[in-house]
Amino acid sequence: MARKSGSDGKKTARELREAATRLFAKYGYAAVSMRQIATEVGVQAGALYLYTPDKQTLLYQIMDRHMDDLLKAWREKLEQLDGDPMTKIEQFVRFHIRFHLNRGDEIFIAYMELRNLSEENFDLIERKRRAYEGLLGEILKDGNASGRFSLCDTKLSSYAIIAMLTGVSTWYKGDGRLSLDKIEEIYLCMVRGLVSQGGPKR
Amino acid sequence: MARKSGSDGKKTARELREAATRLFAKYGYAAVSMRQIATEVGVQAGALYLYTPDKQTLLYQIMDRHMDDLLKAWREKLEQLDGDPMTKIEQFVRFHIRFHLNRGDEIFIAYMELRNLSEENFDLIERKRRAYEGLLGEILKDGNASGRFSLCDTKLSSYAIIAMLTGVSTWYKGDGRLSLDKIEEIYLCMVRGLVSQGGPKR
DNA sequence: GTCTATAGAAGGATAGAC
DNA sequence: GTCTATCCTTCTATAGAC
Repeated sequence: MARKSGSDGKKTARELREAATRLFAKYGYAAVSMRQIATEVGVQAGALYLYTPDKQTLLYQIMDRHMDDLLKAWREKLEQLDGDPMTKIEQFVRFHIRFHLNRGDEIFIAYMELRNLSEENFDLIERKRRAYEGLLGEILKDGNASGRFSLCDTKLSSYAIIAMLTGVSTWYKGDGRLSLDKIEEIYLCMVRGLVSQGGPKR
Repeated sequence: MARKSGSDGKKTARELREAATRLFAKYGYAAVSMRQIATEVGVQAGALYLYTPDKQTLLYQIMDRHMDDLLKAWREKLEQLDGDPMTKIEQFVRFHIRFHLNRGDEIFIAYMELRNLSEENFDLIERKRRAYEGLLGEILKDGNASGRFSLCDTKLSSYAIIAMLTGVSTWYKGDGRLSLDKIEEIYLCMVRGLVSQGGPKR
């Protein structure tokens, strides 16, 4: 058939990205077929190839865009903050939780589908992941150097903080006993404990 | 061809489990074919069906066995400990890190492939996962009630602790700057901070 | 811009020989 | 206990009509 009446390339491109994100997050990249995605978008499978050269690129672009958004958003936030590491780490906690809860699918994909990236695509994404991790690492290092924090270990603290914050999206449903504000408050409390407990021995 | 000389059902069954574990962890359940597994085992694809009714059951059994091992090992360890919650939580940290580092593939599968379980298999595994989580939750509750801990939140503390400990397996390589003992020590330090920081306000 | 149709490869699982 | 052979399904990706 010819072009569907009212069809719109821009819209289809967006719907493709959204449908792929949704399905990859739910079933996993390898388990999702181009046909499934096409059905979700409301076109035939062949039409998808107008918008992506292949399935692998589709995955890569979702992850790449996510990392760019994440880095950009946090860098913008960071610029607005004064120099106090405690302020920065608190804002990081709030930022990371909220950003990730708003993009449950993307973050799930970013963490779960790394192994399904081609080698070159993996390297590109990994670089951006490390950049984000590094921004947290700098805050911790500054705070430790200035005596504002007392870390058990700089690098492992950053790993631990990211792991526990990211973990929120594995259980958060939005309908539980805790409001988002309350969750933030609790994680702030825990992170404060975590950055304040290394003794002078370390 | 007839039975291979020296072939052994028990051995093949074990090799099947091991090969599937390795491959599922590396490439993901959905991305691995029965033919790939067969090649790794050193048999033809058809022969695998002597040992598993289907691919789904293979995944389920790997995860189920892992959860049983985990629960059994921790319960045995727990029985040997005195009643002090701080002792228990410290031993939990050590146990969780070591157990998981020794079984990188299994734990990776247990966390990543939940969505590839059939609904009924998922429920069975989820129950065991919650049981393990609950054992940590009890320690935290006891410690908080007795005043030994000062938690920001009981449930979220258990989530956070499991998330940060499990996260070790995402970066640990065994050849880094840190020995396993040192890593344990650092995580003990961080977890102590985490369970000691809730103020009386909470 | 989307459709239908299909090539060509790969997948899960089974049947029957040995 | 394992092999070969194969059925049938599903997959990615492309070609060409409209």
